[in-house]
Amino acid sequence: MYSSELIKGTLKTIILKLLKSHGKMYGYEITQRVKELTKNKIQITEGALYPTLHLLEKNGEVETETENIGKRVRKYYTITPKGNVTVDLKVNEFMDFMETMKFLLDMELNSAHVSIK
Amino acid sequence: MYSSELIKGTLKTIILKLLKSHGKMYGYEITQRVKELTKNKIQITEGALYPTLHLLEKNGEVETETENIGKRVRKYYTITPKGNVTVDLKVNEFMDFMETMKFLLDMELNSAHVSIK
DNA sequence: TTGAATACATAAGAAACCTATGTATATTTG
DNA sequence: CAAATATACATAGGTTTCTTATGTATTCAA
Repeated sequence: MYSSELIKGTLKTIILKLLKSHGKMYGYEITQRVKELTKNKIQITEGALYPTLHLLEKNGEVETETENIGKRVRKYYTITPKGNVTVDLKVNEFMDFMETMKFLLDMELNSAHVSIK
Repeated sequence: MYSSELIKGTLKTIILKLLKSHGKMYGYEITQRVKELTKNKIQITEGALYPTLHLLEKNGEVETETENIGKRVRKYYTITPKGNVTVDLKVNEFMDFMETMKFLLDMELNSAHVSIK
């Protein structure tokens, strides 16, 4: 598990990307898939997931359809064309950000330049 | 400039890493160096910087010394041994996180698996 | 039958940042 | 030389984004 501050700001990107590459998914399924894909390193909490999904729906980036599984209602999410535009932008921005951070954090990793005079 | 949510959670890491590889620096200098190194893509605001520096000092991860430049006081920050331990942990964690995110966001980038039947 | 897993949802609070404001000195430019 | 910009610190108030806690309800395994 990563320290929670790291994940901040990536949740929307992760959800939209999953919906883009995997197609129709429901909330609980998203948490399990992320947990599985990241070998338990990222675990999306329900308190973060559902408000985010509702926000994405409100913004027209995902659409929902409900399905009855026995007596239980399951809510499926699908990415919209608008969501597809957003996810590409967000993924590209994050990739760019990673390059920048790698440059910042890789430089002089061993502080070899500190010469002892 | 990246959307502000992305930078969240990386500020301490960036500051400590800079202090480790560059040595003694003062607050304003840190903002300028980061701005320069990232070609304006990351601009640390003063409202984020100073409280973070004060927190790092409180935690014993940096030390300060003041210097008089003309009539103005400049506050220099130096990383401590404890800070050096922290920065290595944080940099490693972020590198690991980037690998995980790259895996999540790279997969099926073009959604080529979505076959039209 | 009871605990764990599945499945949704929201409220309250914490963390980490941004905006705005304040103070003051130093430098550049018209 | 006045005004704008840059340097340099600091803090208060507000926003965003997440975590923790709680609630409801069904399904499945021990």
